[in-house]
Amino acid sequence: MSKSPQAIRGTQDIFGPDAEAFAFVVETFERVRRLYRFRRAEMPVFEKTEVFARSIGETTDIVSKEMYSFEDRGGESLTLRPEFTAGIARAFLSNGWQQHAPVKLATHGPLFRYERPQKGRYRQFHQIDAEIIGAAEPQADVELLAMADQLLKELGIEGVTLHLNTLGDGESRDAWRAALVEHFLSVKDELSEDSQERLEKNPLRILDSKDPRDKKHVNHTLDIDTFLSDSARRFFDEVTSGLDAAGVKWQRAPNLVRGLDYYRHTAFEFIPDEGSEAADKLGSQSTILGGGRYDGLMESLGGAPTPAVGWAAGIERLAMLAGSPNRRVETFGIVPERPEASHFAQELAYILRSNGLPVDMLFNVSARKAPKKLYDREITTILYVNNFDDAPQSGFINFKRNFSGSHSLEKRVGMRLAEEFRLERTFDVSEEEAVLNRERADLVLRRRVDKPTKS
RNA sequence: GCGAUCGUAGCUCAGUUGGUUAGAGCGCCGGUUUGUGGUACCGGAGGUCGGGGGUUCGAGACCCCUCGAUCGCCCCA
Repeated sequence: MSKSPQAIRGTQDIFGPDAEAFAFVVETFERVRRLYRFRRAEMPVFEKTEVFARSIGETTDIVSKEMYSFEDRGGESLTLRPEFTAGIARAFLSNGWQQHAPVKLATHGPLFRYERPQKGRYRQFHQIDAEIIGAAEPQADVELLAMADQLLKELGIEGVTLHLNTLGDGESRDAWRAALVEHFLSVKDELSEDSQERLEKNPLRILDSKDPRDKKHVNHTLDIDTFLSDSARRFFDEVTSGLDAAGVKWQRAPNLVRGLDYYRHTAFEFIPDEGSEAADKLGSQSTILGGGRYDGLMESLGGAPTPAVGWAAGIERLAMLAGSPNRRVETFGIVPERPEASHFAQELAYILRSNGLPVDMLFNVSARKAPKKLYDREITTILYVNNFDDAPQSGFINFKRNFSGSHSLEKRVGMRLAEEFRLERTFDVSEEEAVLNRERADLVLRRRVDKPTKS
């Protein structure tokens, strides 16, 4: 144990139910993304460091301390992607995706952040991501949020609410920030140490501080509403009324902010309701899906001004909350009872599988132990397969179904098997043989000739 | 980066105020039995107690360091 290598800190190996839940999230995302006609995009897992440095801004701790950056052999500084947005923006610019604008893009995959691991937070983690690039209209925000909302519903995630705010346009935002700084400076000594520092670095963040000393000084006179320009207000009204029309429930969250400068207008997070089961499962890492409008980003990457809005969500966190897929599919486990029956077993498996039925084939497992193995693998029906030395073309099958709990053995003939699962290719039962061998096996099947032709 | 709790078999854990050859359940392997099967019974393998150092006649238990996990804070693109 001590000698064998360990997985590196903050990474995880996913298997079993967790892996199924993970796959369920991705599959559901893929399905919903098609419903909303978002197009798939794939970007490299690493980029030049400047892609992230320029988009996020050199100043923050993020760039200096929380990215996996390294030099390649050519001496170029590269970084494992810590987020999707910057890479997508870079791809948009370098591939001339303007020609498709406005373009709706969706992607998912691993991301890397050098952070202290905690619940639902890893150094290699995975997100799903959706962006609409080249659309300045509030309807784009609505479209994007409607998709997110439907996704969460289809994942069976309950007790989660869309928290919504606006950061205004550039002008509104600057005025708001100035007013906040002025207000908090006047009570600086009463703020928490962290917030006194935030006053310099990131004053907006004081609004969502958890420290009671800070909360005392946050009130509604500081909401951005009083600083919004007419056009920014109109934009936000369009978003909220659009959400209402689209059936997306939301609530206003005046203290919801974004630290980075490129964010404009809409900012949002889906957060578990207080006291809900979901909140319990997530602990302090509570946001399950978040995003906003980032009209300023393309310019910081040296592109033409391009409006865009997007969101991302952690797959691990979604998987923790998602309901079980609950798809009970008839699943077969085939057990050849002796080596001579293996070809018959292979063919049986082939026929079932080509009819779309899931089949697990067990070899190297004693027939006696098989049920236990199969139970672990969530098999619903076991097919014990055997054949006779004097009639290698024939085989017989014992059919045991829903074996959990009961000890009963259901016996059916091959035609029933075929009917029940509507197989295109069937097993034909020879009456004589069936009778002849009834003592030994309950059904005897002779393989029919209409085997699929192999090309 | 800061704080707290934890780390004993593949898994879940027990291990009394430091005291002989470190235990259980499940799992795994083998055997017997139930004629068709998940059962039961018998047997077996598997641990330098996360790693390193120290205190002690003696350490899985105590101290220090380190690695990792978990939960908060910071950060959150």
